[in-house]
Amino acid sequence: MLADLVYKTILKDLEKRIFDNEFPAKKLPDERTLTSQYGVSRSSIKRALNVLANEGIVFKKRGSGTFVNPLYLKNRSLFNYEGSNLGVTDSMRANGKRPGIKVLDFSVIPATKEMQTDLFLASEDFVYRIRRLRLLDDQPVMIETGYIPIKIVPELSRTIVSGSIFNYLEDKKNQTVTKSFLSIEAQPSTKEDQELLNLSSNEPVGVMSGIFFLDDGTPFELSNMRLHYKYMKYNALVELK
Amino acid sequence: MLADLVYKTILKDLEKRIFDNEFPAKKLPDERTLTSQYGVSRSSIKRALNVLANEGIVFKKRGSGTFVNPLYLKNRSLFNYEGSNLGVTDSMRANGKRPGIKVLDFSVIPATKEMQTDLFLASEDFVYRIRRLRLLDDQPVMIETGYIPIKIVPELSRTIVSGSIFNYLEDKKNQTVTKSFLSIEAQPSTKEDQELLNLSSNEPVGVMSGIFFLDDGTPFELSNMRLHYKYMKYNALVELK
DNA sequence: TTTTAAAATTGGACCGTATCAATTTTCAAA
DNA sequence: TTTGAAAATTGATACGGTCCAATTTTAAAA
Repeated sequence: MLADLVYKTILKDLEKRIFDNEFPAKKLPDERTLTSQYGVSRSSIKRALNVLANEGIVFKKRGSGTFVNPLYLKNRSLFNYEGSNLGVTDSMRANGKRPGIKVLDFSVIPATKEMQTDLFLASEDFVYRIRRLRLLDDQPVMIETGYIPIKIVPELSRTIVSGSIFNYLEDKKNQTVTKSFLSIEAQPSTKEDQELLNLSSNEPVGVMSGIFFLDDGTPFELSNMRLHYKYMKYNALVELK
Repeated sequence: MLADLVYKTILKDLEKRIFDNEFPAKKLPDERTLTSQYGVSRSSIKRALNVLANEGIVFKKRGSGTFVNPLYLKNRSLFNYEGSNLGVTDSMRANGKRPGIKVLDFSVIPATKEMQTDLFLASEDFVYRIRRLRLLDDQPVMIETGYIPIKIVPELSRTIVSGSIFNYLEDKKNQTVTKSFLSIEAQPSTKEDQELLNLSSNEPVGVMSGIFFLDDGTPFELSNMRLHYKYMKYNALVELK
């Protein structure tokens, strides 16, 4: 796919070598040696090593070298966190359960001031308002309200919206949603939450709201997801700089 | 502190300019212009912009420019681990409120099976059990239960634990906690949550649990944090690979 | 006016170099 | 043998350059 980038090639090769236990002393060759071994610039080596370090696979010590994180080999599952694709059809299917979608609302409205700034729209632009209930094995798990600019997908229909919009984009329009900026919090459930998600009054919802971006950086969807609390689990590897 | 680095200086300046709304059109100057304006190399500009992009503060579109993420301004959170925060104590202080700690329990127990795998311990190892109530301006906001291997900090005391453990490590032992693996979810509040955090029965807690690592990759603490729901807002830039 | 193709703009990848800072190694002096 | 300063090692920061790719702008053609 995109593996023709120099630093990615080296990244993958180093990763493989680490798992093949090619560095039993837990110490990688120094950067200058790697530079000449791979025949690339030191910047590319550093870039690859930085990715590995950020993923917790190696750690670096100035003056002494780059080392394999012993924990990574022994307890690899710990580091195999899912960057959390909650809210995407695919990640639900990955869970082994059968996903379902019930469209609660599909309409077109003028973009509010807030949407104009968040989605980079002009004042005369319109957006779809898409409200869906998501199910897993017929169990309701999430109320999703999304706003998508008409001009990005003018042909959107209720039928398309009954499935995965992201998959539609990828299959039919060759555009990919690769990034999102999400804000995650907990809230008491509202009456509507309780009815739609089968919650009792003391049970909360997890709220994930934010923007989904296309791979070219265009803000694509403004989304608000209210999840049954048992179905929200967000994993993250966090840097505490 | 470390702000004498070129890219960090620019990073902070750009951050300030963004929050001062110096780019009302949400578009930053292009990289080459920034390069000549700041009188530094384009690499340094790129590095600063990349940090901003990774934090979700800006996003970039090749061919068109670099833009401010409008949502970031609205969603700056209390427990924001991104950016330049150290531990929980520091990230609270960063918000302008006065942090407080009340120690609920400080004891030593044998490591459970789970702790043994997560903290990389042997079956005969012991851990501190540290239970603390965290306050902001005297308001209780979080119940924190942490488990730390004795052998890492044999001299830990109730006094030390009344302050920031991470700061103690950094000041006195020259060790830094740089990473954590966190799992974030929502739960109904328990009786104890309600009493300690002043919650009513329908109000939930946000739960953040996981492992904190030292900079050399050693797992340092197994932690469980139950937050008053109003104080938990977690921002994340998510890559949907 | 609309369409289309060329040009300019703008971020991305990569290279090679110089200098600095933390750590380890070496080796002479005590 | 032990100590301690100098040297070597090794990652970090920064510079400035080349070429490329996606997008927008410009301007000519229809």
